[in-house]
Amino acid sequence: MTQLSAMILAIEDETPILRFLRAYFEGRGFSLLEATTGAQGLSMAASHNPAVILLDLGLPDMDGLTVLARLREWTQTPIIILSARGQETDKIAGLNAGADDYLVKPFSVGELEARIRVALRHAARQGAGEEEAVFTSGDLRVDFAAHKVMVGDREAHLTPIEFKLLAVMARHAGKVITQAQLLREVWGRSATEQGHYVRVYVHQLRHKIEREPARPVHVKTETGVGYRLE
Amino acid sequence: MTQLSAMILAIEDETPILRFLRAYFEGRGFSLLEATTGAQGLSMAASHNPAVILLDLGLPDMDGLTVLARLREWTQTPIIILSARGQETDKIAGLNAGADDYLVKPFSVGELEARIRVALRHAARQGAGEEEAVFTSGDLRVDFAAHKVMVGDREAHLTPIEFKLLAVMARHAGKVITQAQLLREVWGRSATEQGHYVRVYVHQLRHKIEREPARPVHVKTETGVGYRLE
DNA sequence: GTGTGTGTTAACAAAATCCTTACACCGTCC
DNA sequence: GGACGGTGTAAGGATTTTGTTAACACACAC
Repeated sequence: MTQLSAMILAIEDETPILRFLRAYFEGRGFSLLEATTGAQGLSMAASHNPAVILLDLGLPDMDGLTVLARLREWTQTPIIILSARGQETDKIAGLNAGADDYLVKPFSVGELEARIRVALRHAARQGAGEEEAVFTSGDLRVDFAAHKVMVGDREAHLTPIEFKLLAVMARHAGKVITQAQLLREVWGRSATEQGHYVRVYVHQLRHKIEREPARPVHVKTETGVGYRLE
Repeated sequence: MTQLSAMILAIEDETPILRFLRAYFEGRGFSLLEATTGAQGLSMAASHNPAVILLDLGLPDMDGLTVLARLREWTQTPIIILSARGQETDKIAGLNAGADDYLVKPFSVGELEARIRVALRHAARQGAGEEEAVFTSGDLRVDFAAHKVMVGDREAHLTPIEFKLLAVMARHAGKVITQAQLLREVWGRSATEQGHYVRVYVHQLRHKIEREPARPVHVKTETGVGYRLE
């Protein structure tokens, strides 16, 4: 999904390798940031928040493991070490210091891509459960992931348009939304004339989520302006 | 923390390697389970719920990547491939098929331990996402590992596609899944047009797992949006 | 080869949703 | 009070989406 332009930060001082990485990853749905020193790498990691970090251990200004430790102080972004040193002890040290993977130069760039994808998979899985995606207000409960609306303990079945309408209002809960805005967001850019659509659907929506549709508690109307979800 | 006796499942047919692993990991805070065939590995993974799985690709009874795919149908336990084949294409295939790491034999056992620790770190960070090899809801029971579906106390025989369809929904139980998403996950990335596949199979599936297929309790449809497994 | 089970495809039926129209209501301003 | 702009209500046909069925293709086991 969002992998379409995953940002990779390469902290690497050898320009041939950088050029090589750039040639490979551009046009493959990745964008590549380059840092040639440890200090620059640290600051770019902080400012650009990349999805993955490729870290060369042989940097000119700092020890690679120090850079790693500094990064791990504040971020859990996947870090893949690229190193010329392939000794078992080097690998173990790197992995134990907080790296997620360790490739020995010269490495196959195809394998690197596969391992980056593994790292992105991990990151995606983590981030998954973070968004609550539930809106609550009084006896009204909207679960966006499940596409479910509860009124008290009774489920209200909404059609896609009704649901969208409610979702847009929920996103701006408490604020007034003009009919034009609702039209644009629910029916699309093209429909700017059909102002009455909104009235009709607000009516249906109220019938489904208000106890007394004639005296609405949730979807309030601001005459001359628009609607507001409390 | 729980690493004090992290359980490792080794699916590996070469007894010298098993002996070697056992010698190394015993007394280091790991306990080692051994399976010498793919089938045995699958069933032990389901019954013992190990923290990490080491998978040899050269098993006597099944293709290694098939074992991997079967595991990935229901579990996200870290899987580290151990293989004699070190070609780039082999590695890429394994990693893309859902493995978390790939070591080429002969490997250094110290490096393996470090990589296992990386895997455990990932799992620990995820934490909450408890995994079940069995999905239950009302009179419906889906055993992912055994590929079995029970309705009440009668077994429902599902075809591979029907099972996959159900498995995908079960993995997102309670949430709506779009037809496009189901198509992608069941039929593969290529089939994005054939929306009717889903309808036909949902129909067949309901006939097999619903008491009243015309009035489904489990597989609900959200018109205009997708389906949801309750 | 025959037969069984599965996957794929197309055609049609059924249901749900959407759009449209017509009209009632409720304030405000003249 | 009556006209007017904005809003609420109701209902039915058009359209889209989904359900259902059946025919065919293909593979595998016997």
